[in-house]
Amino acid sequence: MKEVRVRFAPSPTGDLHIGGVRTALFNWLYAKNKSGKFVLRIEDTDEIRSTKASTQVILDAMKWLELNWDEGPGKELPKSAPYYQMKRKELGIYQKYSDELMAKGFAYSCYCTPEEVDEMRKKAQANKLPPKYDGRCRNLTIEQRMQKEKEGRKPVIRFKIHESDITVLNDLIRGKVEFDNFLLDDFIIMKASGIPTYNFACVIDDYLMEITHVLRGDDHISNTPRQIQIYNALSWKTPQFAHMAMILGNDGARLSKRHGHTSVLEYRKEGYLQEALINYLALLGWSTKDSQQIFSIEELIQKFSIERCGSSPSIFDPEKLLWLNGEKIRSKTVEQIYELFIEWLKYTNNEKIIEGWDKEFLKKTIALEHDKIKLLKDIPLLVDFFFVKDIVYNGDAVKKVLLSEKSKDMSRFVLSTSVERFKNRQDFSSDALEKYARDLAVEKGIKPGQVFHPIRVAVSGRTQGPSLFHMMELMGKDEVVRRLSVTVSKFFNLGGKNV
RNA sequence: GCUGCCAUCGUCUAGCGGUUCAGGAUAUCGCCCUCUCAAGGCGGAGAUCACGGGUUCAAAUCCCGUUGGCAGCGCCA
Repeated sequence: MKEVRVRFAPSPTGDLHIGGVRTALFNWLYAKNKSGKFVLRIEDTDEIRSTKASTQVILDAMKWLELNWDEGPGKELPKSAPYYQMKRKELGIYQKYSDELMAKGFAYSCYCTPEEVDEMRKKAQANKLPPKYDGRCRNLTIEQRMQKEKEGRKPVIRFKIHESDITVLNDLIRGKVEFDNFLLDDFIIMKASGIPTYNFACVIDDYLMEITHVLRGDDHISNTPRQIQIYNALSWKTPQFAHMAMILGNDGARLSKRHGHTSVLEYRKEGYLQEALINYLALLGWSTKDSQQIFSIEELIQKFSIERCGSSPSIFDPEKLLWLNGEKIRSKTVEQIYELFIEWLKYTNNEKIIEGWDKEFLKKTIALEHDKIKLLKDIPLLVDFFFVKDIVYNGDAVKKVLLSEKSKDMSRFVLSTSVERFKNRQDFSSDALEKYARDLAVEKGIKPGQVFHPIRVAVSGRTQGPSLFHMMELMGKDEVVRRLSVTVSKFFNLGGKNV
């Protein structure tokens, strides 16, 4: 059996967005599943919008996502390199096939200006006909051509479309789709600049790179009949096509800025894990029989198949992605999370956040907050109070737990008593501390919570946080006593006044 | 306007003629656990399977039409 070869062919005209990643992912999964090859090809034939920066972003994003390509930029194989279309253009690759089509009578020079073509389309549309180029340059005589050239017109090359019959596409996802050739017009394959257009370059390269399966978004489905006609004209066998349904925003419109992040790298900045994004995207447009939700990358590779790709569009749901990210983080060891966190700090230039923080201590605090972490960027927010000298007291927490009429006397008592009793304590283990707190409650005839809560606020400045006694054990006796004393003097001992 | 694609809980989806008064996930609500917040466990609500016709003993599942959404119709990709 022939080796499966698939490709991801982005154009470097902007950031790599969610839809693009999904296309790349499905191709990659398919290649891996079939032990085939995944090719990355940069379609930079848009001379105005293509940028180097954008190419770099795509490469970086692919690397971050670990969607590694077998062939592509940095992994050139003599047979199909180079992988940038503009470089291929330099080599005359497209020109060669354009000439061949011309020689065979499948293409011709067209001297019409964009304005003239626009005019034709408008006219056609006004008559409720499909907006097409009318083919007026199809049969120009040599003299007519010379005349046009003399006028200074630079020709484009148009492909002579088969106007009768239908073109049949046997799509792996959608089944048989038929297109009426009458609706197609003689489209441009080579621009006046000598640069090939998408529909042409794409076919030439897919053929030359021996792509066996073209898996792409269904926004390309109407391009397919044109491409099929080129394959036929060149007597080439077409690859298998599979058009996946698109990913839309929550209002059903095409995914754009107003639906949240548009670039994948934004998700990286937020602290999403590569595997969470991959897992989530795999769920959009593909499913298993048992509707499994959580997959490891390995599992995805093993279970992926084109047959189980759906044909209806899906809406991107940031909430589910967030859940999945938390799920992935929970499944990691503290050591792994720590590594990921450090990586994230570097990537976002936030290393100063943990300046002076003890690494091992940081890991222990992460362990305490492990199942609360949804994004890597949450980590500092969750554990920073362990590291600062002067903790920030949350206003509501102070008001409610320390200073409310109902609780202030008891809080003052609990805190000042604890300062004294802790000073001479030997055993500062969480179990012992919990016993201490419960005993104190019994001693005073109050509820355990009336002891726990003020201590929590005094030691962390907040009402929410890790398990209290584990947190105190980790801080250690000296620091707990210090924080307790600071709190007492700050809120209860200022000239006898409650601030 | 023309053409194509699509149509099951808010969202992602299972379902490929009967075993489904439609299953899972997320979100939401409630209960339990509990020192707080999470996590976890349990449970609830949530889908006249877009609508209308057929086919069939039997349809979410097959066919046709309607409506709606999306996409394409560039010297963009």
